[in-house]
Amino acid sequence: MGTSERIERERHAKRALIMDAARELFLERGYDAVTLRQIAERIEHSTTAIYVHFADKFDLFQQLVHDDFRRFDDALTRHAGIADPVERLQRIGRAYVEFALTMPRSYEMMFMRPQLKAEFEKVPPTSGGAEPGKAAYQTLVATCVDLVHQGRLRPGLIDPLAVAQAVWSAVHGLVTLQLRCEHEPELQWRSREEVLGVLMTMICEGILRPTA
Amino acid sequence: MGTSERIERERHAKRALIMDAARELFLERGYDAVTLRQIAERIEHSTTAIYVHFADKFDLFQQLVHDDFRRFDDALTRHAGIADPVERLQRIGRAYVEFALTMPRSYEMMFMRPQLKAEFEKVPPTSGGAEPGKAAYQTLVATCVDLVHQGRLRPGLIDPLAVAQAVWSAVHGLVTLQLRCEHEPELQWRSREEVLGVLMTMICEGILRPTA
DNA sequence: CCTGTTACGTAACGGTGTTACGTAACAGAT
DNA sequence: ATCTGTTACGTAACACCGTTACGTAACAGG
Repeated sequence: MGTSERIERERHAKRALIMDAARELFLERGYDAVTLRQIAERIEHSTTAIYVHFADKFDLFQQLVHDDFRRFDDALTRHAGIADPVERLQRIGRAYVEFALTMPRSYEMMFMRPQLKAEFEKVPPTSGGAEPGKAAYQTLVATCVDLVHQGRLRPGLIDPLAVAQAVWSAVHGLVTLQLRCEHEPELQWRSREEVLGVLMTMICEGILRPTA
Repeated sequence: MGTSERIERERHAKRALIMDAARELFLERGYDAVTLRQIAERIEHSTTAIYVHFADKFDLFQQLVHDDFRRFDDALTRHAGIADPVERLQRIGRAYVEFALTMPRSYEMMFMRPQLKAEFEKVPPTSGGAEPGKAAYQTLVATCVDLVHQGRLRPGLIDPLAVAQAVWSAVHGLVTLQLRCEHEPELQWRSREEVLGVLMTMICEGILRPTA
């Protein structure tokens, strides 16, 4: 009989119910400002119900971040098939920025938290085993490997990992500062397109061997 | 009689006592993990004593960050006198990275917090009026203005502010990712010198007009 | 019908930031 | 010398937080 499957389905549905409410609140107010009682009230349960499905508040939060990382992976690995590594790098970079700026609170959750301490218990949610975010990183690294192998980089740049990490740094810095500064009038922060344009120029002219 | 001055001096001393204890604890454990009762106990007072000198926990924290910003300003404006804007930019960049990596928790407090909401009440601590961090930013902007005026940048780069913001983004991204990733074995993060070297190459080759 | 498990509500615990209130110290005025 | 207003600060409380001990009702499997 399919009753155990139904139970499993209901359990999963309730878990999703909690996560949806939690996501909405976390995105709207940030981690610290959200209360388990708020989440519970929104779904008309007691806080105890949350503890049935999650170990604690941080665990619940982590599951949400985990999902965001999967979407993030999807958004970047989508361009992994582009043959020309230069164009691929540019596409990945722009996809990265677009993801971060269209889902800013998700990006904050993922990359702008004070150090997340231990997080080795992430195997259960994804059966695949590969942890989230890794695929996006591998796509970037692979692109830099191609750039090196095809001799597209300036003579001094021979370590694909160092190049990948420098590029990632630049793009990550762009979005984090953009999110924090774009509405501070005293800084006269330039538009997303302007700063991104300069940064992309900087990255490409900076690491690519001149072709002329 | 100098008694009112003595009172002022004592008041300032007690304020400093609180801030020293708080700084130590915040740097050691981070904002959320520190308790007003812990701070109070360390200096053998009750929590009420803290409220005599600071509006609330966040205000106390903010004063500390404010001081860090002054040191930050000092560290960067020190190189403002260098004549050659290219060398000046490099020195500023390296000073930025050194500050961030030698005082990582301070840097976290300053630039890696989830949005700090309203912070318009900062006039009292500094009599000067100019808010902290502004001097460092102005130094960077002025350097980019010089680069543009001296025709040292690539043809497309004509907006000094956009260039300054892109450069800041790159360096900020470097230190934040470095702080978060350098001890994650799976990423195979490269050493500070390696990634910084690639990034500095990227910045200089990326924005400077080729001299050959 | 029994029995073990599971989901979940009630009520509590210890700890948090914050504050109402009382008090003791004390500078300045009378 | 006494009064008075202000200031610093301790005590004890408040409301709220994450978390948990405990009870219970539902219910699948035997």
